[in-house]
Amino acid sequence: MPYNHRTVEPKWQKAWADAKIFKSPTTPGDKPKFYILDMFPYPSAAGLHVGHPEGYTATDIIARVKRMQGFAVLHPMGWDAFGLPAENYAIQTGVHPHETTQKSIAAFRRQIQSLGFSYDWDREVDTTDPTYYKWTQWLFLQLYKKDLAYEAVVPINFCPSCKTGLANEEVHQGACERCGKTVEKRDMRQWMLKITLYADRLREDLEGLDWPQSTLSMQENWIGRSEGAYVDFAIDGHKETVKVFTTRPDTLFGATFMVLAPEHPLVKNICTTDKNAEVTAYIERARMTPEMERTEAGRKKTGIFTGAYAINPVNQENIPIWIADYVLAHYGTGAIMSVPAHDNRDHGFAKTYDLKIKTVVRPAMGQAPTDTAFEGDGFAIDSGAFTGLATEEFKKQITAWLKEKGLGERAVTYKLRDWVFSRQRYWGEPIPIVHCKGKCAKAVPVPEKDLPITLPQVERFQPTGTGDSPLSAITDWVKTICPECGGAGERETNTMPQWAGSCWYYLRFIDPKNTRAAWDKELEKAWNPVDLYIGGAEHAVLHLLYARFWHKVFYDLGLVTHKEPFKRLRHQGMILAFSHQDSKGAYHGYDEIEFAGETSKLIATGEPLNMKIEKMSKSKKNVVNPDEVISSYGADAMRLYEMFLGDFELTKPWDMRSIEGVSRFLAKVWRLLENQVPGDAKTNQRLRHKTIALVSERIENFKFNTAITALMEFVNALTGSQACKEDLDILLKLLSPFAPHMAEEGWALLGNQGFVSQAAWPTFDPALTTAESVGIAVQINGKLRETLRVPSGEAHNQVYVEAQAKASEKVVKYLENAKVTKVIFVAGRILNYVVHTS
RNA sequence: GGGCGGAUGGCGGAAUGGUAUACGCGACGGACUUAAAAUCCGUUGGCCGCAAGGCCUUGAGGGUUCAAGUCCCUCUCCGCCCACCA
Repeated sequence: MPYNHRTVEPKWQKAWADAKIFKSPTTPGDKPKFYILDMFPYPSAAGLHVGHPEGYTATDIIARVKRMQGFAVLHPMGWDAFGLPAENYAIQTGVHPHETTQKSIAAFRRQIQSLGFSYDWDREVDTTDPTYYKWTQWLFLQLYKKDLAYEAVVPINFCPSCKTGLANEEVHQGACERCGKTVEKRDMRQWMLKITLYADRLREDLEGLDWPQSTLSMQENWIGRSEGAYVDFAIDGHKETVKVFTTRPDTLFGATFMVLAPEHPLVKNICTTDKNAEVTAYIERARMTPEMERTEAGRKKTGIFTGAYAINPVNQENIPIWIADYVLAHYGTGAIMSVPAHDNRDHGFAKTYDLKIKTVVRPAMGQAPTDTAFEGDGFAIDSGAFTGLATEEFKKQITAWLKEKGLGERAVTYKLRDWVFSRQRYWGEPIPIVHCKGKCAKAVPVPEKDLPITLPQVERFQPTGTGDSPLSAITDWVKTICPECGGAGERETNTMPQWAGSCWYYLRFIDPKNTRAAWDKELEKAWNPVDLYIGGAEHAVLHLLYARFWHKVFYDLGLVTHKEPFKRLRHQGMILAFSHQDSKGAYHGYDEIEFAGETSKLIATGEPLNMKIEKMSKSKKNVVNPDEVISSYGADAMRLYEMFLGDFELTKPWDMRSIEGVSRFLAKVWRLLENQVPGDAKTNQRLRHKTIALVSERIENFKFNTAITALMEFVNALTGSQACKEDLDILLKLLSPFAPHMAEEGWALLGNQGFVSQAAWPTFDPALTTAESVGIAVQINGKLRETLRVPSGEAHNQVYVEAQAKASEKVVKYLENAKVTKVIFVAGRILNYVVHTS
């Protein structure tokens, strides 16, 4: 009977759902627990992308194996559903984001379920559901009460044409994504979270996490701790001093000018009258220049002299004070001492404006370059009493000296800045704050009993035109009473960023229905932390940093028992697409060139095959919809194919030409099951044990592609021999995490009871994982000359192997007339004669 | 500019410093078939050779080693992330 995935797959999906075999227990009980989590998706209207099933298949494979190995597995799925696309769609069409979102969720859920993943759907969460965001708001209030949330006026992206605030994602190369007009910075009141208070802990606790090295270093760079010193410079003729931050206090003697950020508060005071007009114009220009452009590397540096001079505290030299937009107001102190001889940015600036360059460090070895700055460590020259000191020692001594003289002190700065936590948007969690207009006249948190503050129903989602949130136009909703004094109050109209919901969803999954608390403390203790977290590398910094920050706050509040939320993290490699660009520049997606026949047609027309591998995007017509693949090949083939593409953690192209391979493999498995002839349990015993070992180990190490390879080799061998029942049972167990539907169908076909998904994962005997005989390579001077077949038992016996080698004509040929100077024997692998021919 | 990763047959890709090219795709030849599909068997990195066999080959060039796709140095190209961070 031919295997029909169209009927078999839905049948087993229903059977699993009816029997609730993937439902996680409330607590792990006496089983070891395993919490395996996918980064939950934003349910976009476009539906699933092939990148989604890649990660989900991987976690599903591991979840299924762990379950079969006797773990209590928590494997949930949910929706990170607040976000810009639904809101923008609402602005264009008037369809409420809630409607769009629910539709997208339904579509995503259907697609995900059609792949047969073993999620516990009873734990599904949706960040836009008031029963969920009630607790997002509650958690915000905990941060607020801990004094970690505050209001501040900060610049936001503002489009003067659309008259609306823009998210960073909506600004492309300094221009508004929608109208193309240049985006300005505009100061607005924002809610901020004090993530900087946790900078050190966020950095230090990276140690001990089983995360990819690249992610750890990205987080570390993002936090950007640098050690150095603050130094105060007096200003000639003024009472004020300018504080600068430097990581190289040892180059103070080489500071020949100073640069302030255009936004620096002292600029207006110190600027001499003759320079006033010029300076004001420069500042204005800098304000109008979008940050994107301003911070573009390699851009020609611009600046202007203020007319004022600072006094270098180490040698009392007067150095000119300049203003330049390459100095950023928000990093360090917004002012730098410039050492053009030892900093390349300063060097470029000094060259442009013909400023003095003074060398104060010589390299320990070799010559310093003359056309650029020498930024390395070395020994001090021309530095007064400090001359001759090595850079590190100099730093210590000068810092102590500065402290002693009251001119400065050791300092640590971070690139990490406080987190701007408010958005001028409708489709987000309302920030649960009332601005009292009565007696209290301050921001007052909404009492917990009044949560959630739900989003009001509105007809229009248009921005207000002032940059305020659309919520501010809904007077009925805004006007309220102050929870503290009962006087007039106005609700906060800003909403939270999309990150808010994803900062704690992994905690909600352990207790998703709780109406009295965000989660139960006992359950938290039982299930946390997440044992394995899988998702795209695009979240390497922001989401993972924000979630860690909230988690640490929860830890301080006694809400969680572990310092870190995600014990082990892996990123899936991005799936790229083949595109072909023809001579006219038009793109042809994979659907036009997917199969070899089509490719040949293109070759036949003489059209050059300009194949490119690049990110999938609608405009390049190379986006692949999983539905089509599932309908023609089935969910099992789709899952297998996703895993067979290449290394899970590396970038790889989606090449539909080879899905035929995994599809044929499944057909072969089915034929094998149907045509079983009773065989001897001994025949394939060693291969059976070896395959169990290989598949188990490769899954554990995320080498899904080669785990499938091992299964293919097993099937090829079984097809060519007489497979016994045990061979087939084990094959189905090993196959079941990858192709669960066929595995269940086959399990039933062989007359087994229950679900293969609930069978015990097979174990192996290490002694039986090697073949009866092994090949030993015999090399002469590293070159392969002969391969010996020796029994496994003798493969470690050098005397035996050498005797065999010397019995081989091929080897003898190379050994006669040669003097063996060295024999290298690697047990079970290599015998290498190093010879000297006279 | 910085960080991280990658480059292996016609294609996707395998290879704890130890037999490079496993597995799959494609191609070629054959079997089965009236025929096709499906399936099965065989061949398939390059060069020389009737053959036995030999030589070469993991982006380029050097090095370490008995032995290098793998380690080290220099360079080229590609991808991702960050980017004037003092």
